[in-house]
Amino acid sequence: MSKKLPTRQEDYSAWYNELVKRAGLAENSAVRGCMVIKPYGYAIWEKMQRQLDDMFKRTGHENAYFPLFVPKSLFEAEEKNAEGFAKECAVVTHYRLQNDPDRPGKLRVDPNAKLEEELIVRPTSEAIIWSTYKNWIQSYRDLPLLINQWANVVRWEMRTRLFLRTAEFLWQEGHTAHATATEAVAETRQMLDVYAEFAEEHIALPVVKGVKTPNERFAGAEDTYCIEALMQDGKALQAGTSHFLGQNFAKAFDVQFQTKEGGLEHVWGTSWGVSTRLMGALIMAHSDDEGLVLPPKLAPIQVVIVPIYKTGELDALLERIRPIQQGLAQRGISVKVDSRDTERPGFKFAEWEMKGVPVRLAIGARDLDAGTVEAARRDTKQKLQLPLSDVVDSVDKLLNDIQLSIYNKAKHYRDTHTTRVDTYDEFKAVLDGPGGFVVAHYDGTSETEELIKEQTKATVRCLPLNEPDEDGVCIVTGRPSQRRAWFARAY
RNA sequence: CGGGGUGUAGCGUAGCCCGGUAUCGCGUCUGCUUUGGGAGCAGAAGGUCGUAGGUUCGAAUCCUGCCACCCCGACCA
Repeated sequence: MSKKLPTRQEDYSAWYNELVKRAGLAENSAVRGCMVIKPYGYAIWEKMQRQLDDMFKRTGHENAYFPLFVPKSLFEAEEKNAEGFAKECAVVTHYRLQNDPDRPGKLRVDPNAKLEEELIVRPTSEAIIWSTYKNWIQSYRDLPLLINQWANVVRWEMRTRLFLRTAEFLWQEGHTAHATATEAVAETRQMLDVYAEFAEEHIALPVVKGVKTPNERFAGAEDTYCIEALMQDGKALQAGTSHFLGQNFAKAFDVQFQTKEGGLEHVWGTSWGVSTRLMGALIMAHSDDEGLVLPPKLAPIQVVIVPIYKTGELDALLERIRPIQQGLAQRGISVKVDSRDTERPGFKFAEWEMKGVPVRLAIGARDLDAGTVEAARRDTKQKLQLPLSDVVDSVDKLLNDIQLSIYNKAKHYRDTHTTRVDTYDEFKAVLDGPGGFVVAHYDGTSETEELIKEQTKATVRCLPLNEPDEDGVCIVTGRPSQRRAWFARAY
């Protein structure tokens, strides 16, 4: 195996795949389309989870857990939802294996152990959850019901890519029920804001908040809101969605409540989710040809200390390093001292760069005697001498700088790859040139959207919430348009 | 599911056309020397050649079935 990664320039896709494996984030498993998330990758996911979970709790949500399996009769209750997911469901039909009489030592499915009703492995949990909510909700006093669950789901995708699209993935799904449409819409928008804040503050990933067109809407939703991000190859990635479900699921599962006034009404629903796909976004947005670049807020290890020493001097040096290590830890900075005696410094430098640790301190007796340490920041590769006297403050500040700096870099890339166009020719030229978001008028019909997708592979990513109304004409049909949409080729 | 391709050590591979002792690199292990940007030398371990059958004195190599994976398409919130 070559020491260097393929570059983004020569093969973006190979760069991504190699990076995910070499940084120890995930690998393909023995199961088609399913990945093994390795400890270092899972540590990043755990940091995402912890932060998001805090944000959910702060907005009044509680966690619960619902079954992996959904009886087919429940699954099919909300027709649009069922239809939307039907083609990618794993289905359990039997419950027992037996020895195969024809092939000694092998097992086969016991033909007598067929389930009376097939079980669908959840591709999303609306069905099982709403069938439960029917029992939980009787009165306006039971509302709003604000539940989240951390779970795995299965969608039998034809083509998979580590983190970006896998047959099984981890996510959270919030499912809420409300007395009024207004409240439910407010919840939908609130959670979109939570996602956007998380993406920008923690992943350092600038996102556009918007609403999906009917073509791209979640199956069973009245409206789908989303955050869209731009990757370094000019393709967009949907990073999170929040759905206003109207009364669709309440009606399908007969979830009604008595109002204060004594009436009987269906509740209003929302659902919202982000998945391990955020890992893909994180990787593709910031990393470079040397490996992963992690925002300090999500880095499992924020500072790695590499001791520089000669044979026999390691223990003595580690003693001198300890106060620095403890000082950083007391500041709440996660620090690792790479005291492996089996690898040389150059190897360690390269390895921690591959793993995206934001700050590296190389410390030898020479530095300590001079009252300095050498710091290297991962994002810019810049090296600087920090005075030993205030190393904790300096590193703390450095981590904040890095968090901000990689956000600004991603924002600059996004802004310089967002192009307003007024003709279809310009539209195509941008897509085939720099790529990125293309902001254009179109007539708002599904037909035009389909046509554009067929001809250019670009889809409407969203109608941004903050995009002002503006009269114009559709770049394809010339019909009037009141608003620009954001298009892009997407993952 | 359609078209194309590939299965050889932990990983990446040569050998296959034209049958005859299993090739090389990385990694791993041991020892010594090294250690401020991916160390050097010496030695060692590691293989049902995807799987089942066939042809043959003899199969990684030829033939057939099966399985798995990859790429392109279809599919994709």
